[in-house]
Amino acid sequence: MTEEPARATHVSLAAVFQVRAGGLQTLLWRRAEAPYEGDWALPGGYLAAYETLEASIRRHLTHKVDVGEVAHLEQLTTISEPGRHPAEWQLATAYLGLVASDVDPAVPSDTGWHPVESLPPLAFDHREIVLAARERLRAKLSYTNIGFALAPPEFTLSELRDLYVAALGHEVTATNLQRVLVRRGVLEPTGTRRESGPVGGRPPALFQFKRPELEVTDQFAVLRPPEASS
Amino acid sequence: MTEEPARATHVSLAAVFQVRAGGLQTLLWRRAEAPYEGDWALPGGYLAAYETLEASIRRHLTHKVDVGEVAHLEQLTTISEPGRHPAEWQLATAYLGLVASDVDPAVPSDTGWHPVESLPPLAFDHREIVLAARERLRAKLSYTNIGFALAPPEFTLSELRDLYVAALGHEVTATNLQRVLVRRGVLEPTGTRRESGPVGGRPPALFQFKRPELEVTDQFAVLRPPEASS
DNA sequence: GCAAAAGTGTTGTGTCTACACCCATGT
DNA sequence: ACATGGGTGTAGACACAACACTTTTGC
Repeated sequence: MTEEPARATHVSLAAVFQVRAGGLQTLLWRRAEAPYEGDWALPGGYLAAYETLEASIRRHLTHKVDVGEVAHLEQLTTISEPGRHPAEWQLATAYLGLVASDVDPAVPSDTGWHPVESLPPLAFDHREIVLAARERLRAKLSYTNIGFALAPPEFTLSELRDLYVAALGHEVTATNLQRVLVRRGVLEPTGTRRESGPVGGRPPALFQFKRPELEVTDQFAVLRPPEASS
Repeated sequence: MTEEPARATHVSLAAVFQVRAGGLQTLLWRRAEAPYEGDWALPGGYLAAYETLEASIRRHLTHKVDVGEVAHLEQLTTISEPGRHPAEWQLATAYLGLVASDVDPAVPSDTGWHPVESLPPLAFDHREIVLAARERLRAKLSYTNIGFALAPPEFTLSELRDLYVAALGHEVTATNLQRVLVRRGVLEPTGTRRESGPVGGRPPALFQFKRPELEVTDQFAVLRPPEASS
């Protein structure tokens, strides 16, 4: 086996989500060149020599948003269908990125946020990637503390509920959300309250996530190991 | 941007698991060349031009086991640390493969099964891959029907329990395993029974998995959508 | 009859949803 | 007072683990 192995080009891509205007939105930029000229596409680009995939996607995201704003980044999958790029043999590794709802990063003029519910036509297989990323987010909201990456440092339970509603796409009650997340030790009250709004109402307590790193909080759905009886 | 993008080599690798001799084992082959000459390594190899990653790993596995024996194959992750191969810039996409316990595929002389509990020193980052693959399997045993890929077409509940015990690494009772899997509609009785063994005992009923494709069976651990009340 | 293996009945526990009710504020 | 939004109390549903008990076989 002394022959040279084949070498594809490799790009990193990210579906970066933020809850804006009550809905889950993703960052897209408008392609200026063929193929798919004029279509919207996910941020990303070629992997540089001896660069890590995660470093690559962070570098490319820098051109679209301040990377410091990305509160969570995780690899989704690598796609290799040879027909996915019409002109070259290219692999793509897709990431899921999350931006907290309290920041509004400056983005270039060719770049903007789009609701995942009503995506424009996307270049390549980017639509599938966005939808797969949303599924990953929805699943992880159920069994991890990943909500920390969507939320500001402090928030009321109503605000957190609105983030969950936007991401999950169905109703969530603040009452039960609180109980689940506090019971699991994911959320804790800061001890302070916010002032009432102009129309009155009881001043809400402020909460924060205990740990701003991804943690699995509901590990064994079933088939748990037996109780340590002695 | 008319300059040529960098091109790494790319390999596909698989941690192929089978329950053998009461334990979870993985398929390894002994490297004949540097680097890591003489160490054990995961099956896999270079991606060919215009080849899909999944096609690539299936092709490479053909040299080690009959691919028809691999009941389930799923992508785990793509690793890109530039130092992972001492001599070249190489990316690797790792897969998890499962082989049912009733087959004993012929393997070449440089290849063999090794208990995951006591792995020999492995080449590259292959040890981490094997352990990550086992974690994926353990998690999916809890919330999907992935057991179908470890089990023969028909089996008794004791036999299935032994497979779960080997994969999960902790005790499982046949009683509760049956109730969980039947309640979820994953398992069904075939209606036939096996004969008693030489030492007696009630003849066990035979069961089968309803669907031999991966299915999520415990989708919403929590934060379920509200009941459709009308 | 007795040991062995399989299978069922039953109880208790923990986690969740749903919903009624109470609390604190502005006007 | 009363509207508004926040928060608590509580009951019921459900899925699960644990374990006692029964069934069916070989010897």
